[in-house]
Amino acid sequence: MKKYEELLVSLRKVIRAIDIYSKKLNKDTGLTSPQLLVLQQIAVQEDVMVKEIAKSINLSSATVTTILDRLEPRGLVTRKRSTIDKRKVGLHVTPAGFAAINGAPTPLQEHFVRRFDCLEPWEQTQLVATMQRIASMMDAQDIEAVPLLELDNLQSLSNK
Amino acid sequence: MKKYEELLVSLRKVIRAIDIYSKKLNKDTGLTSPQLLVLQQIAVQEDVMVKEIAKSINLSSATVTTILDRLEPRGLVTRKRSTIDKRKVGLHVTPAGFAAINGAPTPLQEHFVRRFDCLEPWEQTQLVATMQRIASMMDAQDIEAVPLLELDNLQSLSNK
DNA sequence: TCTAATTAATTAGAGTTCAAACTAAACTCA
DNA sequence: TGAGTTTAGTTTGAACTCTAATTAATTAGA
Repeated sequence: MKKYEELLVSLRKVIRAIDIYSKKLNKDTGLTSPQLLVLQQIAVQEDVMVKEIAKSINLSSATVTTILDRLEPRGLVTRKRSTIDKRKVGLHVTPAGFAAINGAPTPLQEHFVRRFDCLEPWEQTQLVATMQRIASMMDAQDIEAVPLLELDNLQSLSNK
Repeated sequence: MKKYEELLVSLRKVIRAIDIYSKKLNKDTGLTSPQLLVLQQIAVQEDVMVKEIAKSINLSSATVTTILDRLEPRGLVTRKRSTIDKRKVGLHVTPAGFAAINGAPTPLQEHFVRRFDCLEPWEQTQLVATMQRIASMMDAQDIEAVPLLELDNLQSLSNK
C-alpha cells in the first residue's frame, strides 16, 4: 500500500468521524456541525455577507445559502438585504440563535478537543502545522501559483 | 483563535479540496472519487462483500450500496448473491470496469500525489503518522476503550 | 451615457453520506 | 424444532456539498 494511500485512508476516517459527529450533534441539539459553524461565525462578525462567511469557514456560497435556508425559518438567523448595495445580504444572529450557540458544544468532537488539549503545546502546534501543510498541498490555488519546476521546493507552501 | 479551531479550518480546506477534485474527476472521467475508490477496491479483492468494501474504505454499507447503485447500471460492476449464504452479495468488476480503472487517475489530486512524492521519505512518514494520529483521536471506537484517566497518555493511540 | 463585464446571492441538479428502519437469511440454544 | 437474536444488504429520509446557470445590481470603459 502506497504511503499516500495510507494518508487517504486516515483522511477518510477523519472525514467520516466528523460527519458522524455532526449527525449525533444534530440529534442532541438540533444543529449540525456546519449549521453551528455558520451560526458561530455570524455571531463573531455580525452583519456579515454570505460570501464572507463562506470564505471564513471554507464553503461555497451556495452551501452557505442552503444552510441559512435552514437556520432562518427556525428563527436563529436573519437576512437583511443591504440598502447601499442591494446585491449584498447582511446576516445577523437572533437572541434565539445566541441561546443555541451558548447551549451547544464544540462543532468538533468534545472528546477530540479534550484529547487535543491534553497534548503538549509543541505537539498541538505540530499537528496543526502538518494539517495546514496537507491543506496547502491540496489547494488548487497553490498549483497555479507554483511552476512545476519548483515543485520540489515545498517549504514555502507549508508556511502559508 | 484556538489551536484546535485552526486545525478544524485546515481540515475543512482538505475536505473541500477532496470534494472539489471529486467533482472535477467526475466531469473528466465520469467517475467520482468514491466511485473510483469502490471500483478499485473491488478489483483488488474480487468477489468481495459490500460490508468488506465499506470497511476497507471507511464508509457505511448504506453508502457503498448507493455507490454500487450507480456503478452497476453502467456495467462497471456486477452483484451476485451468494448461494451458500444468501444474505451476502459478491461484487465483481466487469471488463468495462477494469478499463475505467486503467483510464482513471488517482482518486486523490494528482498534483497532491506529485508533491507528496517529492518529499523526503521521513517527511512522508511524518505526514501519514500525524494524520493517523488525528484519525485515532477522533475515532469514537477508541473513546470507549480508553478510560478518562488515561487521556493524557495518548502515545499508544498514535501507533494504532 | 450606455453597454459589457463583474459581483452577490440564489436556484437547479447531482452525488455523497449517515442513522434508522426494514427485509431476508442464518444462527443459537433451550 | 422453533423463538429470539444476529447479520447482510437495502431503503428511507435528511443534510451537506459542489458546479453551473440564473437573477439582480453595480462598476468600468468606450
